[in-house]
Amino acid sequence: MLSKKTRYALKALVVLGKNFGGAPMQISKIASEEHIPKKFLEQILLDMRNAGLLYSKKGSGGGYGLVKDPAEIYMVQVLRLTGGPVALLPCVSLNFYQKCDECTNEATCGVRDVFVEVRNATLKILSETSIADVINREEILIKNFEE
Amino acid sequence: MLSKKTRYALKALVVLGKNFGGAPMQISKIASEEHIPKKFLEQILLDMRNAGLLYSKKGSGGGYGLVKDPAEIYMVQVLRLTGGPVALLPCVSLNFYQKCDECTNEATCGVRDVFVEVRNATLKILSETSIADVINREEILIKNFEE
DNA sequence: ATAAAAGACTACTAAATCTATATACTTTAT
DNA sequence: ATAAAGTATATAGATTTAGTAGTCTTTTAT
Repeated sequence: MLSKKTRYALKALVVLGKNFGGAPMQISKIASEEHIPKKFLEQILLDMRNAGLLYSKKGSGGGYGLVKDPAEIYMVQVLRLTGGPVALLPCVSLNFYQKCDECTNEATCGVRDVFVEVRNATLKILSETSIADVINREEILIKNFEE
Repeated sequence: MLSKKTRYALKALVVLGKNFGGAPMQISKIASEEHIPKKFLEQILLDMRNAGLLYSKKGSGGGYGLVKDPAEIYMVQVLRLTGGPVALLPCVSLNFYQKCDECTNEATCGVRDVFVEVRNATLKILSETSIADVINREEILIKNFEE
């Protein structure tokens, strides 16, 4: 499961994506719109700012905005940035690799082999889907929902 | 990430799969072979027995064995049985569904939509791969490894 | 110049979950 | 009868996650 941190980050980026090009958006606005605890969101946005994904502006009229076009921000980036595991086993993770202590020979582990496949399938989707894609999907969903 | 419980369960089932048709295998043997804490493994095997996946025999010469052919036990079953989440979001899980409290309209959530896709891809692999397949994979891996 | 707005940064706490261990009991083979 | 092996429940310890609190800094408006 993804952590709340990762979930909140994705939600916030979608909101900021919709706002791309406009004036910076305040944390409290994002927080109330998306039902995210404000103080928690502060930390998350800060992380993403420090990673270069967002810019921030202090003072009156300040807030957060996307640095890049939402079409260039991929979901996998957000997962990794917020520490979300893409792989289901540590020994299969590309960015957070860790040996399984119980395993004697990783190279011949059949369970691992299956989860490499799972990781590849997941990674394919998450590295092909951008925040802009998510926004597009939402528009389609809303259309279908209203019918 | 999968829990250790799930990982241990899968490992144990692979060992029991290799032993299918033979005499019951003792917990302590499985535990030492796979480097799993014995007492922890006891609980896990019990769970799987209560779920009808394993049989057990008490007393001298007792132990555990698979009830069904390893070709008929699918990885997804093991994940679900040991509480492992297949989905990356609670609102996307088929067997452990839970509403995301922050979400206002699930039906039009783009993030969710993407993770439905991820779940489907994962599920496809895990519900097509049996313990017997894992054992086969291991044989292939060993062959390639020895070359 | 000053006050208010808004983010930056650090620390901490509470809750949940996971992993593992301990203890006592039951069944079965010899 | 005894030893081997699983059954069952409780609990402890560790780790992670989620969330809160408080203070500091920067910027804008007046």
